[in-house]
Amino acid sequence: MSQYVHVSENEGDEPMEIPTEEDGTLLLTTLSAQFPGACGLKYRNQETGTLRGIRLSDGRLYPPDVDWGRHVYIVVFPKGENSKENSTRASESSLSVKSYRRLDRQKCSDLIVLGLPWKSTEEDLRKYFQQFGELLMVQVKKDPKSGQSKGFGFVRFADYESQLKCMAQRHMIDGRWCDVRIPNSKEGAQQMMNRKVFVGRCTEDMTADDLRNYFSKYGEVVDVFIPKPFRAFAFVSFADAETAQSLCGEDHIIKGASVHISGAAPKANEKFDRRMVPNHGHVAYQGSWGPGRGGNPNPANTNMGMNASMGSNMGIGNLGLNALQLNHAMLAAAQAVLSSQTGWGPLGLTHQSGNPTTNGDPLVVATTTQAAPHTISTSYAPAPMATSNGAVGTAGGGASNSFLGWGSQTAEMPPVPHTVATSQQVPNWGSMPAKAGSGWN
DNA sequence: GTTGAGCGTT
Repeated sequence: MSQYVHVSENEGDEPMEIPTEEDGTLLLTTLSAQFPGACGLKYRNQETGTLRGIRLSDGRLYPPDVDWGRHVYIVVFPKGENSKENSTRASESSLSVKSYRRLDRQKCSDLIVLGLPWKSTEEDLRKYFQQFGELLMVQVKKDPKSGQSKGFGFVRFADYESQLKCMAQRHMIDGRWCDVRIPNSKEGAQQMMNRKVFVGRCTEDMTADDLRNYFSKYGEVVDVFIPKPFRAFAFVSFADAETAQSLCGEDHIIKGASVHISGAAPKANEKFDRRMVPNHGHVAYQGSWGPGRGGNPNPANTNMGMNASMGSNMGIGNLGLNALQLNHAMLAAAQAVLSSQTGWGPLGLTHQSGNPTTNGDPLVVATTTQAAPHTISTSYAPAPMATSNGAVGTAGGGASNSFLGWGSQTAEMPPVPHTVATSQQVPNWGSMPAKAGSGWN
């Protein structure tokens, strides 16, 4: 029952015949054996003239009809990874050059390989993973006594492109499906490499297109989100974190208005919260450099363990510390962690050196001298961004009642045991809701 | 000598 499917890397290229399985499906691994890095298939639908994607489930590609027919299928690569076209595109467009270079400069991190067969050796892994690119390291974790594999290992590629390709798919290794992920130990760094920025002091006449056009000169913009109704801020997501980080702390003039750019805070996320602010999983954003006027209702970067660990001693809250400096420090720290050069250093968790209180949490220092810009009856921070990671421009954010929509609060509120009177002092920006989510938008 | 979600003796 197995048949051959005609596949080419680009439309119009000479097709190659790829064998299907007995059940008529095509294994992604079979495909990627011939087209390394492939993550899917598409073909041009002759009736409509449009491209049609092929269903992929559990590493199997399914025929579009009863069988694969006589279409010539085109290999799909992870976004921006079509190797042949990259060179031409890169020379044609300065934008591509920019993002391609940046992609190149991104550092690799170790990747954990989960689900390895007990019998797989490091040589097996190397043989398999070298299809994605040059390998700098391969490890299979073993019990030191027995030498028996623990069923997982680590790999590290030389090039970030290889890493992206590798992570874009599952892997059949010695008869088992394996997953390749960024290790948990690197998660913090990943999160700090946020690609989204918060744009404050927006005016109502700024459209998503305006923002996209404006920010495109700094790097590829992949998303713009403007909450509706108007709330005087927006989120802009770049293709790479470095661009986003480089803009943080800056003021820019857009349509005659001065906007302020800062790092976008993550959606409240237990994993992140516990990791970064050991406070029983409750978030206690204290708005240390909470916005004066026109500031940031989304307390980005204020809780990277900094206020908890250093706030009171260093007076961060009142120094008006330039966000740019902070972000450079964070960027450095994030990259250091990603490349295994160091641990968290001074940004680290604070259990050793913090100010333990009766329940062992570090004291979260509230900056109470900030004037509350507006007095709104609702106490807790609304998290303007907890609504949607929505589509460009006009995703209907979950805005709602209250002034500028910041008064609403849907998630359950954490007790925030050691936060000093913030609900009164900083009524709207003092904390974030504990809303389950996938982390950064 | 077994096992099948996870997270790295250096």
